[in-house]
Amino acid sequence: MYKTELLNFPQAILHIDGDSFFASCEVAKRPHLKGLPVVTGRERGIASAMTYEAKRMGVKRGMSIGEIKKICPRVIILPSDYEAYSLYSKRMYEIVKRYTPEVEEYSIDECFADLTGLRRLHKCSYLKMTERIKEDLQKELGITFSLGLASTKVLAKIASKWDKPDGLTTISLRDSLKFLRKTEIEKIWGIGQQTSALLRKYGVRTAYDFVNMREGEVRKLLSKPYYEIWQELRGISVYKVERGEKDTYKSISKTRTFTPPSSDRERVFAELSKNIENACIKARRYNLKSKKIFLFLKNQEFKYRGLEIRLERATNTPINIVKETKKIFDQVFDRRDVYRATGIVLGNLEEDLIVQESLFGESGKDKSYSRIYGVLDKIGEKYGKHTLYLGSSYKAINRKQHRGERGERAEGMMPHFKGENMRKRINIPYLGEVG
DNA sequence: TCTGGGGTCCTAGGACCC
DNA sequence: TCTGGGGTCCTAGGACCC
Repeated sequence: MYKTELLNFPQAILHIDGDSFFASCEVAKRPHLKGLPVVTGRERGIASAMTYEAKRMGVKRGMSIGEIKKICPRVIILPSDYEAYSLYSKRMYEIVKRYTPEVEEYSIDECFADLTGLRRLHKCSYLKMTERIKEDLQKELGITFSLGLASTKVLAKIASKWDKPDGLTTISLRDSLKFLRKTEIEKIWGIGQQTSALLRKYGVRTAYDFVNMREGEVRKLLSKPYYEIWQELRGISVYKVERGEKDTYKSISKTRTFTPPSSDRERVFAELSKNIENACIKARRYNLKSKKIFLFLKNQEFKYRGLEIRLERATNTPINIVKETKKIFDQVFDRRDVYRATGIVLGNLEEDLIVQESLFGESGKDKSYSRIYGVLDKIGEKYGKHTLYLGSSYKAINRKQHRGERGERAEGMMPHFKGENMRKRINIPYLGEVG
């Protein structure tokens, strides 16, 4: 067994995890749903999150609406409302930031906070601080959270998972072994199936076994991230809490599965075109552009076929990308195949300097495109995405309307229109030519 | 057990140069 | 021309996360 001379909390790292977050947000939005089995994910026809009441009835992630209704007739199935969830998420961060500026916004329903050195300021112990944060979150958001307090991020993750929902678990170094013994190797944050399988071959089944491996063994058998996890489990903090909000990306991707699967070339191309438009909308929002674009089709057997496009100049204008895509589409598309999804990844993102008015190096065409898209984005914000779209996306966007899937969008997305008017889509002919 | 849609980081290996 | 050594950069692919 390893020995440690470290004190109880050389660092106080807190991990906070929202319980069934999406479903909890829905209940917080509409308190009369409290105590009922609520499931989100209606727009995709499968459960994405569910309240504990639904879980108790046997509802699981990925279950179809039909199945859910069978085992839980009283269930309330709602479409996902990501805008609401990210609002709750922001409020969660804000509450935690009242205690420490060192907050890492890890995901929509999770964050880390570094409380180290704040006992004097708050005149209380780390545990007390954690209890207060938990209380504030619940009181102000109407959602329960599970919190884990430990001296490293990996241990804090184990702690927050320990008692769910509505839990608070502390793992001090003194009694960490007790927790590690009961933690299976695949439950450790950062250790997945592949690595677990490998470790099990060497007789390592729990976090306790792992932590007792010799340093040399770990380094020989595994790569750097796992050596870091090994240290974290031993209470040596190597992963810092990265404060600040996410304001940029290294890549942006958009994928969509469509039903029914299709061999219609035009239709599949339209799906891809729609994904290109969506990815570009996001790229423009974050002021990014790409010159390395990867696109792919996924067939019924879940096989991917993809190609990379390299542009001379980086772009976030779908017209440019769609044009290039047209040229190479038949290299990936096979008439005999049946496709279920398309996707695009914008890689090697760089900052788009257009906003700063430094337009040198841009052709006149690019300049006018970016002006057009500046306007288009404003229209999109006001009236909803795809109020205006490329002709090449027509077959992907238009069919939705006929099948009545609209109207399930988040409330507030299209504030100024009601009824049929907002369903009308305007196709711009001169943009449409590209498609 | 894979349902689906976003992401990130690391490593090995090749190209190229001295 | 061969042998050997060393460094950098880029890319593809793997693994993992929510």
